[in-house]
Amino acid sequence: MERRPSEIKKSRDRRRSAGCDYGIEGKTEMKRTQNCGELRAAQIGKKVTLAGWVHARRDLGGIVFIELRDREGNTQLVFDPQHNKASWELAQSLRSEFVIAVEGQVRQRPEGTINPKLPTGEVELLADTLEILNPSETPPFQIDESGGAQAGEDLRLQYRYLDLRRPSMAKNLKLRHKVAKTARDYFDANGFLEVETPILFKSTPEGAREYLVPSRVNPGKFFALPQSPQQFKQMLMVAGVERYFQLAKCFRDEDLRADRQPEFTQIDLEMSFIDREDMYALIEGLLAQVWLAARGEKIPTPFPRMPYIEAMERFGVDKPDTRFGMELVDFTADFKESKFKVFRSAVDTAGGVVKALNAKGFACATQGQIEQLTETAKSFGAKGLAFIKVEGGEWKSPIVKFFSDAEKAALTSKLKIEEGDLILFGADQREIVWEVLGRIRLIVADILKLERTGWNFLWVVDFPLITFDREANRYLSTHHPFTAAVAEDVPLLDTDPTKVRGQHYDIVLNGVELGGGSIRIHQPDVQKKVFEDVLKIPADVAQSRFGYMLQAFRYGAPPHGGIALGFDRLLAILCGTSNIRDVIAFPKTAKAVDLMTNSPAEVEPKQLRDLHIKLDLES
RNA sequence: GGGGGCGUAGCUCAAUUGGUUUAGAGCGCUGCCCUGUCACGGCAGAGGUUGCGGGUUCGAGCCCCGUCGCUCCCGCCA
Repeated sequence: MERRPSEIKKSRDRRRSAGCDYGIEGKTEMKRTQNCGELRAAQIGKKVTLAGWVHARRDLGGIVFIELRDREGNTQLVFDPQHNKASWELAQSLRSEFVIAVEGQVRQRPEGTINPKLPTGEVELLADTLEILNPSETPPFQIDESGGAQAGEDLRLQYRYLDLRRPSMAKNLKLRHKVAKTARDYFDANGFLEVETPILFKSTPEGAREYLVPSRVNPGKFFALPQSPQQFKQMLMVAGVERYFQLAKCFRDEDLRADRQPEFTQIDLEMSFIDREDMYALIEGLLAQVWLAARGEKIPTPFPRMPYIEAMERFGVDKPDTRFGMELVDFTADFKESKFKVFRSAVDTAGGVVKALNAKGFACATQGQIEQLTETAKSFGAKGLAFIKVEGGEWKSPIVKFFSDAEKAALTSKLKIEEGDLILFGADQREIVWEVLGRIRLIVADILKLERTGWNFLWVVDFPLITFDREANRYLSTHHPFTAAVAEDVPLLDTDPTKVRGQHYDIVLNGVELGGGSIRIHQPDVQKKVFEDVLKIPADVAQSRFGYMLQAFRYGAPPHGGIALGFDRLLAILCGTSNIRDVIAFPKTAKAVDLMTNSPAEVEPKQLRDLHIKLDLES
């Protein structure tokens, strides 16, 4: 709410009469000697100068306390009329977020007034001189964890420069810097060169939708912002760089999520003359360094590895959260002869499976919760969600009457069924069952508030090189078309391509995909074969899109491989937030809008004319 | 593109089944008082187009339709 003019005048007069000089810009004799987080008992008696923002004002009438905040912490200032009348009078006019500089003497706080909640709480600064460097309007939300953290996110984004003053946000920025620095030092120590790759790149319609940039000097032609520096980093290997890394900005014009922004940062790297084992060791070393620097924790290496198919069979996802059990158990063989038609027909269909998981202690699920789980199951393609509640020594379920004793025995032993358990079933094509039970597992874990602590790093390996895409009715690369096949599977490329495993690896932490990469194809004939014979990209299209790569590979491309880690996601995990926006200084909203600068925005007609662009906003 | 949630004072929220006050509270803000506070305290006060537009009704913050914004999810996206 805006203030009425008379009030504004009044408050200005108040500030003026209190001695705030608006006439001199940035001219001050006072230079800070310390930050607001470092004063301790050892400095008692010392004359220091602090500068910062007024965090809190406690005016007791005779004596005025100001809590001064800067990046490093808070220090209490004392303005005492008996010590210095002029600065005490000026201190009356201080308000939240005024920027001030103060000179004074560090002194021990009197008996009983030590504040153990403040690192600097043993001492205070008795102010001699006060200079108001800049007044502040009343901020739209309070710059602390009780105000800012609870303010609506749109408000925080609009006033991002205030939100970032909050200690918890400042902490995230600092941690981001620290992790970036740690990564750079680590790569430097391991012989990597940081090389910048172009932001103005070529459109590569495979994969994510791209941001396009029109070229003024080439009418009708466009750059695209890179989804990742993939092709450049491979070219750097051909260029003999051998070890490249970059904190690379990437862009994707897709719909946003809590963990997805239109522009984001990857720790991107590529190495020549290596195999998968080298990559695992390198990244394990990196993450160990990062965890040590960011959290002071030692994480055990090497990380466990799990084949893709095992991840899917046991957890229903290719990025399993292994911090808790509730694994999927297969009963396809046990229900081969079942009288229960739903299970029987699933088993009888090619590719059909019956799987179940035991939601331990969830027999108390309400009708509503069961219905909600069923709805979830249906939304992922299941026809329904069969369940058994184990309550009062009884199996309560509409389907249990169809089960034979042998089937019941199999369930009991494999699922370790006990009183109070809830058994949930999936019976369908195995991909559907994986997805449904994989999602249900996570939802139930949330409902039951299962304890999920620790850092479960995991390499997921042996992904299929290509997957059949039902929508497009053709084979697509699981990772990307530059991924090399596992050597022993190469002969299958012609006969049974879906059986071919790629030399692709994902690094997963606590159910979050941190990153992924692969050993690449470096032989031009193999790459051409993948484009044209396996992925069925027409030769002319492959040529125009990737021709330069195929050509480059003909000039002695070294064997190479790489990986990219989601830097923002990594930071979110380290900062303990599920919201990627909390670790990005200036993020965009779910509609890809920057609320602080109000972009994107319209441009001048002349700009469009220069770019040979006509708008058609009707369609 | 689809589905869910939210939108009331500067901020966070309340407001019984659609029906008595002038739409309330806490924080913040303004003024006065207060010399050891640190969530300072006390007294007084200002502050509202209930996101916006339409409709139903004797009567709408509440119901309906549309629209805008924020958010979560699906699709999409490594």
